Amino acid sequence: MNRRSFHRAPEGERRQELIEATLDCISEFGLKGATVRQIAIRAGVTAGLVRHYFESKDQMVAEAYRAVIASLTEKASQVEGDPETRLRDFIAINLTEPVADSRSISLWAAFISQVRVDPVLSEIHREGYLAFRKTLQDLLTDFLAAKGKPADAETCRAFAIAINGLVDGLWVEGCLAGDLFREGELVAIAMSSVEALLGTSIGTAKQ
Amino acid sequence: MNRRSFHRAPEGERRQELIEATLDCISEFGLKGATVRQIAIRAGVTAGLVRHYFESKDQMVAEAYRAVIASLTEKASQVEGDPETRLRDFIAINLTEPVADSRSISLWAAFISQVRVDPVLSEIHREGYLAFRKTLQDLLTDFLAAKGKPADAETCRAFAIAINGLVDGLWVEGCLAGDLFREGELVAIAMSSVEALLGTSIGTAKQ
DNA sequence: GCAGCTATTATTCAAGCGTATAATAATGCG
DNA sequence: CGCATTATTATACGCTTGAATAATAGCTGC
Repeated sequence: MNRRSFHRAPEGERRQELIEATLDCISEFGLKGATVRQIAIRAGVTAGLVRHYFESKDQMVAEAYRAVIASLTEKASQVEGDPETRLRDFIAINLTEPVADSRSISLWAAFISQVRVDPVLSEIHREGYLAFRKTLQDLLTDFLAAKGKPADAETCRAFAIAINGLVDGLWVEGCLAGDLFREGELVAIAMSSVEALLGTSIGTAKQ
Repeated sequence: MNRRSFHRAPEGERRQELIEATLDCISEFGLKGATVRQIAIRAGVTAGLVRHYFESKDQMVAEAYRAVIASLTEKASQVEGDPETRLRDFIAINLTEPVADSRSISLWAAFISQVRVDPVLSEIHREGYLAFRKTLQDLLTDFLAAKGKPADAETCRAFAIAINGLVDGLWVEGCLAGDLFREGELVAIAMSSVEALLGTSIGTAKQ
């Protein structure tokens, strides 16, 4: 009765693999299909190892949620260039892969459905949401100022709420039924909608 | 060892109670917390009864999802009056209770997270989404025509996608963090955003 | 190249899951 | 009223779950 051979993963790596495997399982099988055993199989280890890296399965799932939020907000906050370019890129990034795909929304929805149940996840969500909206609001403040438009806090807040809603809503539509839209259609609709909302060109006419 | 007394529910009623109890449990405990036993307790019956009304738990859950979709779309499609009023009501209804509350989004998210996993739920979702967007697109067609604006199919399609995104996105924001907004703020933002998008007043100036 | 440390495997456990079955209480009908 | 029907309860079954434990394989420092 020989024991399986294995190798010891370097510092922190196994932990990351387990989190990634957790997300894979949640997106493929749903939260209730993401069992400790299934996750372990996906990560190529045995189930017992989970408890060596995490206090409980719930804690691992919470950390996995942090990773999702991070990946959804991270890319959008790395935009560079002048305010107009940054605004355009912000919109485009959020409505094209890899941010906009069915895996992302499966994960997002799975966690959102638990926000009411689990206060820990609720807190993680709120932080992520506020950070995302702040990024957008700062971006809009810069943009409006550059265009010589009123950019007071209250105005920018309202625009940020509206555009955040618009982008999120289109993101959901695209993730869930991308095949119902033509290539680039959602991004184009988002761009012209934002122009209408702000009453300003954002430089998409040339395309 | 006496058996519990009970009463026989009238035609179809118990079935409805079980579906309602299923939704209660999903919104409160999440999909994996909505066990047959928990649902039965909520409905005030014993677990075995579930299989008397449904072929399986999965089938009961699928029917519960149909009920959610119906309640989300039903109210919004019952708007009446002239096109302008109907558009305004459509927006307001979707962004105020009972459509916009934390229970609704918990349910919506729980099912959305399963769309990738379960083809049955996927089909139910797609039907619901298309019906909802069609309602909105028809409404916009009427509205634009009444305003003497171009109302060709392609234009209305794009507007319907954008406004659907906007309303859905604001709905999500409001459901998840209603306390971050002032009373009526989301509706007000939605109204002025739609006016900006369509380039037309929708009669909210008087407020 | 071996001794000690610990990351990993293997096994076990009680609890909870969805479902199946049999007994029984409530109802409707003659 | 008494009997047939069936909605409902009660109990049991096999399986999966997250977690606890003990054994061990792979590294690291000496």
